[in-house]
Amino acid sequence: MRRLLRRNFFARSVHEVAPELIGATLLFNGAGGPIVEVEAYHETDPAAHSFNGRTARNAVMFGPPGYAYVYRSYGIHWCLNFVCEPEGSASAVLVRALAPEHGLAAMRRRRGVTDERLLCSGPGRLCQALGITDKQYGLALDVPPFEIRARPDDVAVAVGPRIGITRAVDHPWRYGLKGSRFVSKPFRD
DNA sequence: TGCCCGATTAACT
DNA sequence: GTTAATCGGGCAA
Repeated sequence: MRRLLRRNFFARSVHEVAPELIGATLLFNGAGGPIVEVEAYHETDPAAHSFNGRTARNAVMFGPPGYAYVYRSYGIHWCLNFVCEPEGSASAVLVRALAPEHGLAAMRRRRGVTDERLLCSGPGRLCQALGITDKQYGLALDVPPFEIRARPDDVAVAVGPRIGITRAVDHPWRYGLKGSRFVSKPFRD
């Protein structure tokens, strides 16, 4: 069993933490698997929700690292972020996709599909599969029902521009597991 | 208060 | 390839 990621793991730059999350195993109530795609959002980044200052929605981003920032996307979906950086920085990593390995039956039931490639390949799909909603807003990431374990030593990470944003579109702050068929969109490699 | 728009997805053509 | 669904945040008035 790999080492449990504690809060201090997240107390570094998002640009350090994000690539190290590729291959790390995310479980929520026992459901999940290795993370295969994330994006970094820094407070100085116009695409970040924290860019225009603290509000009720993004407040947890302004708190200490190692907590969950969950937000509603397009009025329909939930998206999960890990708050990073020393407290005060208001930066986070968006978890975009994972390889479904644990709790397949529960994830299929919540998603209403059977195809493994459609279970967790996208931030909205991932939250629906794991059962994550705004009820998890602000929860600590190193205690149940969350469980995040360090990646193996030999992970090949792909890098590219982020998806679905309209500002700061050229920053190469999307990270993926090279060759994974569970990413929400292929990397150029 | 009203209006616009988004870190998305699924169901179309 | 395009587009509807759906609603809270943010800002103008």
